[in-house]
Amino acid sequence: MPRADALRLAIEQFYFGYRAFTAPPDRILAQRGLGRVHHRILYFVGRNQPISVKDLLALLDVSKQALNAPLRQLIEMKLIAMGTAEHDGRVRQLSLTASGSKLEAQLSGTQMKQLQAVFEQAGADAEAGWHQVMRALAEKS
Amino acid sequence: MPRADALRLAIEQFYFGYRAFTAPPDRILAQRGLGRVHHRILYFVGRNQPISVKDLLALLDVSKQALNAPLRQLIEMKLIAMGTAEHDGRVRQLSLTASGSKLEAQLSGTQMKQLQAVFEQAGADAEAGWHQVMRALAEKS
DNA sequence: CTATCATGTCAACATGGTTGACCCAATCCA
DNA sequence: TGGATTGGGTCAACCATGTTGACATGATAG
Repeated sequence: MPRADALRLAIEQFYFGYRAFTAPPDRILAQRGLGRVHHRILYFVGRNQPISVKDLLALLDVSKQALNAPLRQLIEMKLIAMGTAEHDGRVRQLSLTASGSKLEAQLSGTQMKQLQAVFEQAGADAEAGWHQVMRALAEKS
Repeated sequence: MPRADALRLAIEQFYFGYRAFTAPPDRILAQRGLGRVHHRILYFVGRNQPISVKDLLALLDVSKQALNAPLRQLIEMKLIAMGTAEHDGRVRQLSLTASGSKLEAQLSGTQMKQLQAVFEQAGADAEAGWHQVMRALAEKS
């Protein structure tokens, strides 16, 4: 197979792979009337607990106006708690509540299961290669 | 590293990797007032030339109303040509025009370059592994 | 005391998607 | 032949997600 064809195939696999990867959590979220944004917020808050609004914005790479509505929604649903930092009364500390953790675990859980299944099927070498490629890709941005 | 942490890391890498992957074509498209939809249309028409509207819809997995506007736009811009099938007067045959091919090549080209760079850096084994994982993932959908 | 910072909020807008309803023309089939 | 199905197109209402610009407020830094 010519090099160009292999690369074209890679584009396609990337597209379909990502689509398959994001579908299951989307379905769970839809049942609660939430969207992919909410998932990203829950995820990043969970992994960077506690995190300031500013830092969260930088991670998500969206405007504060875009973050505001869904974040407020998550706070009202008691999935995320918002406190104030001790060292600086301006910055907010976002963290997951118990039920927020639970939902986040459920969402990420389906993706982890999915990845576990394909990694197992593909083998440890393939898994290591996948990681290498993804890391290199993310770093170039 | 515990298994769960490795899988969580994979989720994150997938997200950032995909984001980095889609950013360059998005920038090119934005200059022409086009979006990611247009790219997907150009790509799938290019790879399945000639393709019927119905088949394109199935590939993109969107409603026909969602496809209509951007497709019409691409036809008006003479990037895509629409003919009628000989064997069945109902079905349309979509294909890329010369300038459509050129744009598509430019868009996919940036992605291919990007992939080529990371594959080269990561090595042939990593590349093969990446493909294996992505294929397995896409098949499960 | 003033400037800067972190955050919040309002408004206007663009894009990309949905469902539902309805239309036409071509083809299939009984 | 005539009715049902199929491929395609279009209108309308709606929703989610994002943008930029402008402005407000309270806390901190110099």
